[in-house]
Amino acid sequence: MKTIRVRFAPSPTGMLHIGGLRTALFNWLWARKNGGQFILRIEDTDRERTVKGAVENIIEALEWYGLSIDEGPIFQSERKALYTQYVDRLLGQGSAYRCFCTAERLAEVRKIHEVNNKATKYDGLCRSLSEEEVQKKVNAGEPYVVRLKVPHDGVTSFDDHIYGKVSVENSNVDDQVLLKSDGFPTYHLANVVDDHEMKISHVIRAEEWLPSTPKHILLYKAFGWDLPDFAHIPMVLGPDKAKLSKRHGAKPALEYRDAGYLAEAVINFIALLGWNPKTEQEFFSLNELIREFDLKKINKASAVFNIEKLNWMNSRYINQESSGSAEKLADRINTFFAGADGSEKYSKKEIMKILPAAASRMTTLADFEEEARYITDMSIRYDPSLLIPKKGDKGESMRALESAQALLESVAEQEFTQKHLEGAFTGLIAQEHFTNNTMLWPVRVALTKRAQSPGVFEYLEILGKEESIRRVKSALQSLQKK
RNA sequence: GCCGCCUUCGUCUAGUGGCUAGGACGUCGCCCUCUCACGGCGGAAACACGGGUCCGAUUCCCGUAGGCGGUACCA
Repeated sequence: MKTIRVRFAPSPTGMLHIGGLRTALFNWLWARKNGGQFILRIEDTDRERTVKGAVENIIEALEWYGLSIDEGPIFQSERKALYTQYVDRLLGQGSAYRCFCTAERLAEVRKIHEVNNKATKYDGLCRSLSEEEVQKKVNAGEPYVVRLKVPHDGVTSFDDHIYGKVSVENSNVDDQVLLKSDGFPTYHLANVVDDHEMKISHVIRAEEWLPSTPKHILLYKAFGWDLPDFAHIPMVLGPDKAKLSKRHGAKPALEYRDAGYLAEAVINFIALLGWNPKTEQEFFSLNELIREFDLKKINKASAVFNIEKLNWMNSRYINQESSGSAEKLADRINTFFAGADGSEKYSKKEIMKILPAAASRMTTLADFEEEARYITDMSIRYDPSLLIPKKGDKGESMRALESAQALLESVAEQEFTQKHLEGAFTGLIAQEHFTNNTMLWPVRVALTKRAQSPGVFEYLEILGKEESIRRVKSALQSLQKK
C-alpha cells in the first residue's frame, strides 16, 4: 500500500476561514488515520493577491485547532525554476504552446463566444503559430503565456472518492494558461507539478475544484505521471447559501477563538459539516474523529454553516468540562481574559469559585465576564422593586430580608456552605411562614442584583458571609427608601 | 450564455424498493424550580416537481425546476 501523503494548500490571500479549516481538517484526519503525512503548501503564485501575515495566520490557526503539520510550509513562489523547467518540457514535446494574445483580444473572444451561446474559452489562435513566427515574436520581446494544448476531442474522466465518476468532454476544456507572462506558474501547473513532486497520494480539496480537475488530469497525462486519488469535499456555505468567503462575512477561523469558542467544539462541529459517522454519536474528540473518519462517509451536497448549533455544542463542551475537569476550564478562562502582556484579569482561584454557578449559563468563554461582573463589580445598581417577587409585596420582602440577615449572621464562617445554608433556610422558611418564593426571591436578588441569576445558595457560598450580609443589608436599605 | 455538481424537516443529517421516514440544533408546550441556565418529557416540522421501471417508489432511470460551483495571465 502506498504511503498516504496529503496536503493543505491555501493561497495566502487572507485569514484562514472555516471552510479552509474544514478542508485542512479532513486532510489531516486522513493523514492521521492512515499514518501518513500532512503537508502545508502555500500557493502564493499570485504576487498581487498575496496578503502579508496570511501565512502566519494560517499556521497559527492550524496550530490552535490542533492540526499538526508534518512538512512545510512549502512556498510555491520559491519554486519558480522547477515550474519553468517542466513548462519547457511540455513545450519541447508539443503539449503546450506560447500564446501572444493580448488581454483585450481575449476579452473580445470571450464576448463573441458568449453572445453566440458558446463556451467562453480561448479560440486557440496562437496554437497554430509556426515555429518561425513564435521565434520571431519571442526575439522581438513580445510578452507571452504558455497554454496547455488540450485535445479537441475525446473525454476526460476520473473517479472521485466522493463524487464518483466525473466526465468532461475535452472540447469543453479550455487551453489553460500554465505559465503567466510574469514567469510565474498558474495554480493549475504549480498544483500538478507540486503534487507530483511531493508524492501526494490524495488530493482532498473543496468541490469548487471539481470542474478544473480534467485540466489537471490532462496535465498529468502530458507529463506521463500517475494520477493521485481525488476527493472533492462538498462546500461549506454561508447562511445565504453562497460559498463561504470573506465577501460574505465568513469569519476567520481564529475569530472563534477570540470569541470564546473552544477549539474542540469548533472542530467537532465542522467535522459534522458534510461528514458523519453513520451513527447517532455527535460528540467526538480529535482521536475519535481520526478513528471514525472515512472519505467514504463524506456526502456530496454542500452544507450551510449554522452558528446556532455551534453555540449549542460549545456550551455543551463548556458544561461538560466544568463538571469533569474544572481546573482545565478555569485555565482556559484565565488565558482567555489575560491581557496581551500576560496580565491576569481573573485569577484562577476566583474563576474556580464562580465557575460552578456560571458554567451552565455560558455559551462561550467570553460569557464568563458577565457571570463574574455581579460578584466582582460592587458598583452595580438595580431597581429595588426587583426585590419584590411578582406576587409579593414590599413588606413581605423586607421581612424576608430581615430574617435572612439574622440567619446569615448566626451561621458560622466555616458553615457558610451551599449545603448547610440550604438546610438552614428551609427551616427558617417553615418556621417563619415564608414560602420559597417570598423568601428566596428577594434574597437572591439582593445577592445577585438581577432578576435572572444562578441560585441563592450557590451565590451565598461564592460571596461568603461578610459580603452576603452586606448585600442583604443594602437591599433592605434600598427597599426602605423606596 | 456555456460546462460541472447537487437536491430528505428552517439548518446539520440517518435511512430503505414495502418504515408511523429516525436523530441533532433551533422553535413551541409541559415538568423541575427562588429566577435564569442546565436537565427531563412531549409537539409542530422534510423525501423539489413530472414522467417512467416495478405488484409497490423517498429509494432505480429519464426529464424539468431550483441551488451551488466553474467559466481569469485568482486560487
